[in-house]
Order: sequence, then structure tokens, then C-alpha cells
Amino acid sequence: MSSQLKPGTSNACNIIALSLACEVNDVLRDISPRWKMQVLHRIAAGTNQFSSLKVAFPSLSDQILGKRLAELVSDKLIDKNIIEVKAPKRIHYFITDKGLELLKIIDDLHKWGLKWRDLL
Amino acid sequence: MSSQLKPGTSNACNIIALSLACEVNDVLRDISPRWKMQVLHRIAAGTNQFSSLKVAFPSLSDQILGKRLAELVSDKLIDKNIIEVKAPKRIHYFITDKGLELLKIIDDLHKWGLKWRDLL
DNA sequence: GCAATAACTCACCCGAAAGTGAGCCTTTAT
DNA sequence: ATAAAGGCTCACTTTCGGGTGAGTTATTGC
Repeated sequence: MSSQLKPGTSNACNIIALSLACEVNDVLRDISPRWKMQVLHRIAAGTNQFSSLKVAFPSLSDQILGKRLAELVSDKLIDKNIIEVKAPKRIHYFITDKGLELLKIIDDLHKWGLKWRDLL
Repeated sequence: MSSQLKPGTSNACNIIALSLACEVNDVLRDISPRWKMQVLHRIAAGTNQFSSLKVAFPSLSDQILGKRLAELVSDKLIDKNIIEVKAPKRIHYFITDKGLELLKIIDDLHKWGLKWRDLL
């Protein structure tokens, strides 16, 4: 993922320390940005255009949606087909195998959350 | 989890929108704080005191460790036995069933990360 | 000749999370 | 009488990420 970290800061050092300690942190960082897994889930469900995703998430702004889509693509969780290059552009997004496998685990996480919600 | 959100901000509104859209966001928010799953994993592995956790994670400060432990307890992912009330206090942490089940999923996430790391 | 459409990108702001310095409590050892 | 041990908490500063406003591109319809 594209993270803007000022090198040399204690913050950046700790990120490095975390990664060395355990690779799962990279994964957690990649999946935790707001709306990201939501959008991935939607794309898996067949909502495959920028504009229809906007409709699906009315409180998500264009800018953040664009950012999340770019992240998902660079993470190779989704891929895109360029249908029309000239404006108005048309692009179709679709989930990759990597993304599908991730979604299964996210779904386990979801079930876990429901199971223990308000329990004991 | 204890989150300090100023009500009425667009930020807070979006958190609410996210929660309504899908409960998995709450879970993602709970597991993504830095060091948290790391610490949970360590406790599961038997490192059960504040001071020994400090040794296990040299670049993690007392303050953040304290915060993470408090979060883990309030999430009921760990519990604590108070061995000695008077200073120097002695407290043993241990993982709960809820925490154990979560760790299994985190481990899946870890495996997923390794599998797809540097793969196409 | 103006607006709308689709899919973005840039520059900026602000709140939240991460990190830091210091202090607290009581007992035991020096 | 002072320091260390063990487990924190408070107040403060810095960094990061989410959110917002505006602008871009080229085509089609009014």
C-alpha cells in the first residue's frame, strides 16, 4: 500500500519494528482503512463502476472512493477493465482471486463479531 | 472500544454510517490499533505480565502498552488476575475464549498475507 | 454554449491516533 | 534516605489519515 511516512520519525521506526516483529501488521494496515473492505465486498457482489459505487455508499465522497479503489488495485485485490478511454470514461472493476480469499476471512471476522456481540 | 469522537463532525457521522452499513467495521476498528494483535498473541503464548511484555516489545512504550492492555480487557479479549494489590502490583493477564477465536482468524489473515506476498 | 456525465486528481484542513515526559503508589533492599 | 520494582495515568506534542472544495478530460444532449 502507498503510505506516506516521514523517514526517521519515531512513528516510522515503530512501523518498521512492527513489520519485523510480525508480517500480519502489514495485512492489518492494508485492510483497516475506512470503507475499503466495504467497497471490496460491493465489487465482489457485482457493483462494478465508480458511479454505481457512489450510489451504493452515499456518505462516501468521490475523493475517498477514488483513493480506496486505487489502493485496492495496487494491493491487487481488484483489477479493472477499461471499457472507454475517452471521457466520459467507463471502467469496470472486478475482484481478483486474492481479493476473494481475503473476503472469506473478512467474513469470518464478521461472524466472529456477531457471535460475541453483547455476549457475556 | 472506547473511542473519543467529537459528535456532529463529518468524521463521526461517517463512522455511524459505516456501522449501520456493516458491523464488520467495528471489528476492523477494534483489531487495527498498532501493537494490539501483537500483544494479544504474546499473551496467548504465555507472556502474562506488563513487565515481561515490555521486554518482549522493546520499542513499545509503557504508555501505549497500558492503553492496549486496557482496550483488550474492555474488549474482553483478555482478562486479568490481580495477584498483589499493593505496590509493587502484580497482575497476570490471560486470553479469553473470545480472544482465542479471534487469534485463529488473525492467523488466517497472516497466512493469507504470506501466501500472496510477492506473488504475481 | 452550457450543463451533465464518468472517473478521477490536487491542495488544503482538522481531528484522532500514536508517541513522549513526567509522576504516582507502596514495599523491600542498599 | 534513596532507589528500584511493577503497573499504570495524565498532560502534552507530533504525525497521519479522512474529509472537503475545486478542477480536469472529452463527449453527448438541450
